Amino acid sequence: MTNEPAVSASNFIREAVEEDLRISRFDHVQTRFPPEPNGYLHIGHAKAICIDFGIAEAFGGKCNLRFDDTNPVKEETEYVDAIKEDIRWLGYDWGDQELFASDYFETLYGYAVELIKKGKAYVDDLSADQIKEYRGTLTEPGKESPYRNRSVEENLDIFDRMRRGEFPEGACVLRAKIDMAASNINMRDPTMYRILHASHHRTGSKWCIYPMYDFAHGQSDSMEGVTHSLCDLAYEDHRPLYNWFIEELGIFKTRQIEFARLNVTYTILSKRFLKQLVSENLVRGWDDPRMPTLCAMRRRGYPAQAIRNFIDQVGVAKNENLIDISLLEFNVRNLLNKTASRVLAVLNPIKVVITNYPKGQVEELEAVNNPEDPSAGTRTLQFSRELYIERDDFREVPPPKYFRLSPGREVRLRYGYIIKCEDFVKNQKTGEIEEIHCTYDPQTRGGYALDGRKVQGTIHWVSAVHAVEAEVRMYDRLFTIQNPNKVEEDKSYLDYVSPDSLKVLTGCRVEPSLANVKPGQQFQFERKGFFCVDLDTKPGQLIFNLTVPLRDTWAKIESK
RNA sequence: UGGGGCAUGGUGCAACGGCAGCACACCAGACUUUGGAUCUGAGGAUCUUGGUUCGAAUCCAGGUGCCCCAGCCA
Repeated sequence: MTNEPAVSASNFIREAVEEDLRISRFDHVQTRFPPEPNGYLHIGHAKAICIDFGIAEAFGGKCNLRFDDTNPVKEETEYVDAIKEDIRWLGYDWGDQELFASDYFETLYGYAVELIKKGKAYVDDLSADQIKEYRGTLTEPGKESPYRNRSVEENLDIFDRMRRGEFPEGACVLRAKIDMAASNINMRDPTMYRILHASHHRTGSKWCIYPMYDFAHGQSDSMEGVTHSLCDLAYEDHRPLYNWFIEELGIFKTRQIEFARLNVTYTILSKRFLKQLVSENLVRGWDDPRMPTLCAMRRRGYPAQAIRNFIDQVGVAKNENLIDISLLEFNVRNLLNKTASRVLAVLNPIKVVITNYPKGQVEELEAVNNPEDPSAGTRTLQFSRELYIERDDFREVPPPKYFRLSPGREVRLRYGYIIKCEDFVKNQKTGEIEEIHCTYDPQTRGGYALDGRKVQGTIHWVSAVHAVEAEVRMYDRLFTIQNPNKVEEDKSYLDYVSPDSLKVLTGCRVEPSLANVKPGQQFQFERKGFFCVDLDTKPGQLIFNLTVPLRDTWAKIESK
């Protein structure tokens, strides 16, 4: 792999794996990433992916991609394809090990029969409600189902008929016979199979009984020779059951290790909630750049490597965590700073007329493409009498420490000239500044003050006649509070969706070198931020996404 | 009130009986033709109470707090 490793630092999982190898519990390392194809991957999955593939890679092992597709009513091929694309984009490769739990349905069925024969599983005719009732509570033991002691023959017969479709959904389930008084509720005769007369995205109508997660996951791991099954802390309570099935079946013993899932400030990483944002049109889709999904981050211009670096820095532990989104943004900036070409783009234009500049004259000026990377070369900028600058870069009454343009003051136009504001036109009704009149100093071509005079401010600009129009989509955090997962009792995370998360700017003016860019291309709009060309861009209709803004020291000063 | 898990600066992660360190964030300064980047510096943490020890974030005991578990979801 050519990418830098994610999860490079030592952590408790690496230590555990090292120990397993040292004591010869295993002589190699095999992991797996097991998504359920019922939604799109998000930044939380990225952590799991980096850990699963990263651990394998670190120990010279392999990582399988296995779709955990045991619930046909929720799963779709569309998601399978999207998930594969996202993992590949992150930079990981599962070789030919693209596997599906549904490929194991026949084997799993055989395992179930085996357990029935051992007297370790039975068909229960209790209704879902009754099973729930019989399960007991967190503090009281459950009680045994009246069907718990059916004969092996009867169980075998009914289970076979379940498979053949003789019963409607909910009529019965196959349960493991463990211990209804177990302190761990997962051990109170968990359901192994349920009846679902649903078409499966891969097996079609071949099956009408489907294994539950607990009866599918561990055995799938085992069949694949997975040595280390790394998963969410949520499955800690399931480990005894995971081990129980493997033990009773006498199959290859894998080791499950759990780690804390990722949480990020100002965002939500629950599939259910993300689905809701999409279905209620609070965002424009799964790949809306405000979403924490990988496809959204890709569309927004977050480099995959930046995400991997972020995951690496987040670390791996068992503590519940809430990572500051600024760490992700730092990584995005850090990477883009080295790679993105600089361009001049005016997001909120106001016209500047250089009154002493000859009408009709056009000069060509040289601009550096990337000060961080001399090999990126230079390009040419057109300068003329009428320009656009950023509305923010002019103040009729400049506040203290404001270095930009204001009446009587000088400012440098990047790569251009030093200009002085002589006058401005104000709409008397609205109070809006409509035009600024300046003079330029012809001795300062390129922006150099040969007389040594100090000009504090440098602003960006475009030539009015040469500039190209564009739409720019400015994104901000989707939620107004740090942790939308924890809200006041009578509130929902939906109450905290930010009304300002998307601002569409039209009539922006960008330098002409951007006229023919392609979706996905990334740039730094100087002094503004990193932007990328959106998928919606068509010939003659430029659309940019704000990837991440530049740090804005002035905004900080001004807000004080 | 059952079971499982976790407690280190604002947020994360390290330190594995021997000077509590790193990153992000925050603050101050230098530099600057991006108020970007870069550079320098500062502040700020071991949940609590006991015990073991020459020495405890680390080991032991008791408290406290937080998270997860009662799907025919994964």
